[in-house]
Amino acid sequence: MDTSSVLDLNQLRRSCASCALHELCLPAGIDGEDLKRLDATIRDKRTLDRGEALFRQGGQFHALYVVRSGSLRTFVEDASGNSQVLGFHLPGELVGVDALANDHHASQAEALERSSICELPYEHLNHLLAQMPSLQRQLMRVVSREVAAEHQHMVVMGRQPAQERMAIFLRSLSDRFARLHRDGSTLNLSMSRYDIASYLGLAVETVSRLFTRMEEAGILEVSRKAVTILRPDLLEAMCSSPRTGSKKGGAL
Amino acid sequence: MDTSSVLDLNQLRRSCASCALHELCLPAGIDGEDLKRLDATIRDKRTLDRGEALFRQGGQFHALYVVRSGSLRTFVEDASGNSQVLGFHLPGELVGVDALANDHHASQAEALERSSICELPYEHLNHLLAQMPSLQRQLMRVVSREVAAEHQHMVVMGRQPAQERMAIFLRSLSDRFARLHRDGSTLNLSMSRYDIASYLGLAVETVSRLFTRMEEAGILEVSRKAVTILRPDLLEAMCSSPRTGSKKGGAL
DNA sequence: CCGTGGCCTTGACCGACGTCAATCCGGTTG
DNA sequence: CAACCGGATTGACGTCGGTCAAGGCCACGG
Repeated sequence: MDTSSVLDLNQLRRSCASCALHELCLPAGIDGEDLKRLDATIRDKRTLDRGEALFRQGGQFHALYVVRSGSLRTFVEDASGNSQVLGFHLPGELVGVDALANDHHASQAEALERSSICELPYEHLNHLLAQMPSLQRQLMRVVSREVAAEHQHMVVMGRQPAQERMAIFLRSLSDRFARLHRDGSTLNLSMSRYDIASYLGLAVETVSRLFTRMEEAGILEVSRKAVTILRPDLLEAMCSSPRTGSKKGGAL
Repeated sequence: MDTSSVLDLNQLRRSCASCALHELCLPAGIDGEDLKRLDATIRDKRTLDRGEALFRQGGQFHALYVVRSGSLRTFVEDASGNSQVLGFHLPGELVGVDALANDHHASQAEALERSSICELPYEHLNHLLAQMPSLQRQLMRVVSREVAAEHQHMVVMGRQPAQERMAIFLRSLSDRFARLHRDGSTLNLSMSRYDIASYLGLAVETVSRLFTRMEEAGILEVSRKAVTILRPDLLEAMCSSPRTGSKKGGAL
């Protein structure tokens, strides 16, 4: 596959060193010779079209993936075909970790738009991890970050009313856009309202209503998938329920 | 046991090799010399009393922990002092992973009963990981299992009605008890109803009502913290909402 | 022995949000 | 262009489960 000289479209990428995501991605903090070796194990996955699956639930595990451009959604389907969206993944983010446990993907990943993906074959990666403690450390850090983010999401699902969920969701998206050096106030929601609803544990109708209500309140401008945050301050305020304070001195 | 003769209460443990949890725990699949080296890095944490904290949110990270006996709860507290329970941890289970991301604990862990804990100082562990690929693999597997479990919990929080949540919670506890070679049908709930409610995203009152309802239905026998599963089949059936079927052929 | 305090249970009420259903909008196809 | 279709919006209505409030139970300490 690789040894030969005819690299058709692989030309486009190659080398984490020159990648804009370098510092946000798995290779953060890895330099020089080590980076070259990491680079060498990364294989391009063909670009995914909107709706195309990166891996399927129950499928054999053989690699971890990092989003290079575009975006993914991960979700699980229960026995009755109901699906729950677990998360949305922007460039630089790692997916596929839940498959390491038993060599089979426990969830499913799908492109929300045309996306390109870096593939890290696990066997190769393992060799590298054994030889590069720094990479090992960094991988654990990335996974840990993911776990912490999921914990945050549990707080949202467990305790927050609908409006706060939406606000927190939008803030989180905005923050992640900003970290990618994009404009954090003009969001392009690549996912459907259904996806958002599922992710937040709400009904689509509720999501829709909240968008309009937040637009009426002058916080957002919503046009289909393009959302502009007009009043970040109000959005921020909306993230914590006003009525949920400590017993005494809540208002101080 | 071996080296010296004056080991006060360390006598009680030492050596993963002789630990009943061996195969369920981090050292699963690690043998011989490697196991000895892992063993050497594990430091006993003093036993925790009920309510005592293992680590606090925001605290400096320096070790991962494995429950040896007893049980823990992990939770996060938001700005207003509200707390969300993230999980309950039985013997053999790893806690503290969410702190690797930025060297500070993002959550808090507390003993639900008198518990003993194995402490894995992260610096030591890191050295070992660099030298033992098998341990590195196993650690990733354990963490991956944790991630997958959290995904399952998101399905519960996102889509399931109260009764299903309770049933799934009890089934999961039962399964985990059974894996520890305990009787999976006589549960000892070391956590309070408040903890259960928080974990499941319900009100305490709802949890209470569900216990009585399930007792009336002959599924459980509930006496304070002692819960006996009388009809595992009915409990199992209760785990998936009856009205949630695929569009065609649901009943077949 | 009784009182005190946490946890748990039970009941009555009500509101946020899910469900159902109609409509709209934008993009795609013939 | 019209027809169509999936996604999104909007409104009307019902309900699950949260909230509030009043006890009950058990363990503890005086």
